Parts: sequence; structure tokens; C-alpha cells
Amino acid sequence: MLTKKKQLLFQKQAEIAKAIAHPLRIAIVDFLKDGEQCVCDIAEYVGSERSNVSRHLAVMVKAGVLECRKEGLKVIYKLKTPCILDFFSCTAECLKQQLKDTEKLLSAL
Amino acid sequence: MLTKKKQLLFQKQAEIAKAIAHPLRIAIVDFLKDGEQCVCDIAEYVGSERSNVSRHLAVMVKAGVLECRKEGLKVIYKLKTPCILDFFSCTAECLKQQLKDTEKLLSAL
DNA sequence: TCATTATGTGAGTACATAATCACATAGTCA
DNA sequence: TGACTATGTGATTATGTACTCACATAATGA
Repeated sequence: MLTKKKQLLFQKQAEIAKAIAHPLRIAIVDFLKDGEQCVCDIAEYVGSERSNVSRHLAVMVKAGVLECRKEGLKVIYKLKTPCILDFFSCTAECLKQQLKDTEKLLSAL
Repeated sequence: MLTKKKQLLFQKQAEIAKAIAHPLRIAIVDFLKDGEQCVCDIAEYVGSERSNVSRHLAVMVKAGVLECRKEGLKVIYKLKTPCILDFFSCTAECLKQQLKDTEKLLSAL
């Protein structure tokens, strides 16, 4: 049976997972892997309204995935825990596996 | 600007992230890290209704995180892409980092 | 001070998700 | 066959999330 301690840990982990579980937020993380960026450049890159992007960024900051600092008028965001990028290689493996499964199915025709 | 190809990739990646972005589903993945299990044992471990657990399992199978096979009356689930466990060490790092930040704040009092 | 620019936020709407209950399905064994 | 067990699914309800628009805030520089 699940301990209270573990339940709390899983809760926290789920929050971090939720923070990146959105196409736009994945795009943002991918954009930031090469260095920090301001909101306006992020918004232009992902092709969405600034207010919307701002909200997504706030979610990721709250979860501890990103951090930000002010620089004049701009607010600059960057990855706080770059290990989050490792997740991408895992998803790549998942997708490759799915492709293999589909190939197997097709070859059985 | 985001290419169509990348948008599709990010969509797929977000689906995988979503599939584990829930405390109960994290608990299930954690439970399965030591080996395959049937629905009834999973349900008992996480302490939720079987029908609910069944639905969560279906979501993770659809995303390619888990796979299952029938064995008599039981359906046995296991991790399909164990690299998903790497995500856990990253969340641990995120949480440690958050702890450090809080300590810093407190020491400034 | 005023206009401008970058960012964040409140409110409303639309949509997605989770949990529950009752029921359906499928396999097992007497 | 009929009772039993494990699992999955339809319908419903409650809750959470994403997006948009209008507006608020904050920093800059003429």
C-alpha cells in the first residue's frame, strides 16, 4: 500500500510532468535548450499570443522547470533544470518503439 | 518559427508527458519498475477503484508507456519504455533545487 | 510628464479530464 | 450450463485547463 510520504512525492512529480505536458510548453523548453530568451521572442517562435505564453511560462516557473530574471523592460526565461531535456530522448525512444510496432503489424498483412 | 514537423513531434511528446502527469499514474509507473503486475494488484497498491485504474492504464498504453498481455482472467501490465524512469531522477533534481532555493530564502532572514 | 513597449492578470468561455456508479464482457471452473 | 472473478466501458457529474480579450503594471526614453 502507498505511504503518505510517497503520495506526496508522486503529487510533486506529477506537477512537474504536468508543467511540460503541453505541445506549446514542450516547444518552449526546446527553444530554451540553446539559451535564455525573452517572452516576446518565445511568443513569436511558438506562434501564440503573448498573454497565453506568459501564463504557460508562469506554470513552468511554479513547477521549478524554468527560472526568470528582469532585464530592463524584458523578462528573460531559461531552463532551471536542464535534465528535463533527457525526457525528450525518452519520448523519442517511445515513438521509435511505436513505429516498430506499426511496422510489425504491416509486415503481417 | 516552428515548423509543421516540429509541431507534430511536440504534440506526440506532450501526449507521452500527459500520460504520466498524474499522481496515480506516477504511482503505477513506480510500482511497475520492479516488474509486471495485474490490474487488481495495481488497484490495491494505489488505493483506487479498479475501473478508475483501468482507465488510467489504458491512457498509458495508448501513449506507449505501458504494454499489457492477457493471462487467464488477469491482464498483466508492464513498462514498455523503462527510460520513463529517468524522468523520476530529473524530478528529484527539480525538487532538490527547490529545497535549496527555500533554504537560501530562509538564511536571508 | 506622456507615449511607447514588454509583460502580467481578471473574467469569461469552451473544452478536457478524473472519478464514480452501474452494467457489460470474457475467462475459469464446478 | 451457471456462478464467479477480473477487467473494461457508457453515462454522468465535478473539476481543471487553455485560450482570448480587455485592461493593469512597470520600465524606458523623448
